[in-house]
Amino acid sequence: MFYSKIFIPTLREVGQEAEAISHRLLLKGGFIRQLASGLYIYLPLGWRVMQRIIKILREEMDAIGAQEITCPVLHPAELWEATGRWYEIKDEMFRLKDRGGRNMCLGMTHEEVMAWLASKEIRSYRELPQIWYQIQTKLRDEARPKAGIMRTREFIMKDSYSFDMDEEGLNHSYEIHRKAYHRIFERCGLKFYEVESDPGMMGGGQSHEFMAPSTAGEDEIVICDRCGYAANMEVADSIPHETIKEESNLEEVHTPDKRTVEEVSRFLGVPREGFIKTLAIMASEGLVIALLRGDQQLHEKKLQKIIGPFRQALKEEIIERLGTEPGFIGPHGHGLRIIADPVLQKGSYISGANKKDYHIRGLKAGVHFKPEWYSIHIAKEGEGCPKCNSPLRIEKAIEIGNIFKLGTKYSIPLKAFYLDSSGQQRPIIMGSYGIGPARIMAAAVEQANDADGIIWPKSIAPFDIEILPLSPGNVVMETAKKIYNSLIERGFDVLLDDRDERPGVKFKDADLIGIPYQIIIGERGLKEGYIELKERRTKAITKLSPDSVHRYGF
RNA sequence: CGGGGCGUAGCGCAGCCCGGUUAGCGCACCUGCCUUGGGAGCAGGGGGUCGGUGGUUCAAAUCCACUCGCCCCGACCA
Repeated sequence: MFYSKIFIPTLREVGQEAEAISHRLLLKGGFIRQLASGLYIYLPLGWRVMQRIIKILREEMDAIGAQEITCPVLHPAELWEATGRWYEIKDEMFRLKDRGGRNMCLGMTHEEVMAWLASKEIRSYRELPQIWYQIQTKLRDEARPKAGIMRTREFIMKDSYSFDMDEEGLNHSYEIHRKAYHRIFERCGLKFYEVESDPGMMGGGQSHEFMAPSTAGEDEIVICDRCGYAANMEVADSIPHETIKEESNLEEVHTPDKRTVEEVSRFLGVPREGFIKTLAIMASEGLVIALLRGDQQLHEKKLQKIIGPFRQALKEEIIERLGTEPGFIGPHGHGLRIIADPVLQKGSYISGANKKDYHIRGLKAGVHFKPEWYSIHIAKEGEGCPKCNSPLRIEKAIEIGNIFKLGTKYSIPLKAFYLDSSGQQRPIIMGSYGIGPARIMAAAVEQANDADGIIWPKSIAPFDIEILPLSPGNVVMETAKKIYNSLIERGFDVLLDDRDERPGVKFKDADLIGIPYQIIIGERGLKEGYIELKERRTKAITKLSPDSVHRYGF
C-alpha cells in the first residue's frame, strides 16, 4: 500500500477531552474518530488492526470446532421477556418498537437468540455438543462511555455459545475456550491474567475474566505471584495481616464523643486492628449487623450476595432497635443477625458498648456474640493470598474477555431441550464466551507505547513494515519500490511512504502509527551502499545492503 | 442518575471575571519562492451567525435563565 493512497489523517495535537493514552494515540495516529459519545468510526488503519485481531479470533475459534454464524442485532422482545432480562435490565438496553407496535431491542449480547436457535434446531443428544459463534455488533446504552474505544455504546464482539448434554460436556467446552483464549491473547501480544470473576447478571455458575493489566483499566485484579491465584476485586478474598491479640476481660471504657474507629483508636491508643467495626445494615429482612476488623473496608457486593440488597441503617432505626446511637453500637447483647468477617474468629476486640459514650473491650467471637462467618472485606495490597498466604498484588486491568458457565439459565426458559439416549427430555447445558477486539486494540496500545507513539505487536499491526524514502529523488524512490515489491512477494503487508513530505514528517508519522519495522532509505546511505532497518520498539538501527533486505527475518 | 469541567475557523487554544474598534494566536489549507535525515523558512491569501434559544443593556463571545452536546470523578457496567 502506498501512503498516498490510504487515508491516514494523523494529528499534530489532540484535545483535552482525550485522557487515556490509547485514546490519544489512536486519535492522533488517525486510527479512529469519534462520532458521538461512545460511538467511534474506525479509519483504514484502525480497521486494519481490527481485521487482524478478528482473523486471529476466527482461526482460534475454528480450531476448537466452533462454527461461525451471524445473528440479527435487532431482537424481538419476547425472547428477553422469556428469560426475564427484559425486566431485569434497565436503561442499558436500547429498546424500540417496530411499525406494528411490537417491542424490540438491540442486542447487547446473544444468549437469548442463541438459546432460541438451539431450541428450534436441536432435538437429540446425537446433535450435541455444538459451539456457535459470531463476530458482530453489540449495542449497550452505557451510563458512561469511557476512554475512547475502551467502553463504547456500540462495539464488535466475538461471542460464542456452547451447547452440551451435561455438566461434563460444559466443562469440556469451557476448558477448550479457556485454552483458546490464552492462545488468542498470547498471539495478540498482550500481557494478561485469567482471573476468577463474578458472573453478575449473566447468571449461572463459574466464570473467569481475561484481564490486560493497564493503569487505564476500569477493573482491579488481585494477584498472587507465588501460587497463581488471581481474582477480580469483586470476588477476591485475602488473609488480613495477623494482629496483636489483646487479651483482656470484658470491660466498659468511657469514650465520650468518640464515635469512629479512628477517633476511639487515637483516644485509647490502640491500633485500628484491635477494633471491631460494627455496621448497622438495613436489609429487606430488617436490621442486620456486619462486623469487620477496624482496619478493613466493607465489600458491599459480597455482603449483598449474602443478605440481598441493603442500605446503611438510619440513625433513628439504630436507636430504636439498639437503644443507642451509631458510634457506640457493638455486636453483643442483642438478637440481631450478625455477618462477620472471618478475621475476627481469633482474638479479642474493642467495639461499641451499645451505650452512649462507652466502648467495651475484650469482646470475643463465639463467646460474646455468635456470627455467621463470611468474607466481606475488601482485599488490600500486601495482604495474604487466600490459597498460599504470600503477599497479594493489586493491579488495574482492562477486561478483554470473559467465559461463563451458564447451565440452564437460558435453555429452560427458552425451551432448549434435547432427548437423551434413554429418550428422556433434558435441558441443554450452555456456556457463553466473549471477547472484545476493540478492547484488545486499546489494551495493546496501553501496554506498548512511548513518547513518539504506538508500538504495535507484530501480530496485530496495521502493516508489517513501513518503507520511508527520504527524498523524492529517482534512485531513492526506485530502490524503495524495488524493496517494496520484494517484500510484498514474501507476503508482508508493506506501507510505502511515497508522499512528497520532508523526512521529519515521515519519521514522526511512522513512529506515531507504530508499524514494527521501518526501512529508511536516504541518498546519503545509498551512496555508501546501505539502507537502514529500524525496529520501532527498540529504535535499534541495522544497516543492510538494499539487495539483502528482503532476506531479513522480520 | 449525583458531582465537576468544557463548547470561539478544519484541528489545538487565548479572549469571558471587569460588556464597548474590524474576535485573536499556533497548526492545517490555497498561491509563489526556497528547502529535503526528525513535524523547515519567507511572502501573500481564504476561512467565524463565538453550541442553541430566550432575556438584561444604547451595546453581549463576555452578564442572567433555559437547553443541547462532549469530557472527567462517582454510582452502574449482562
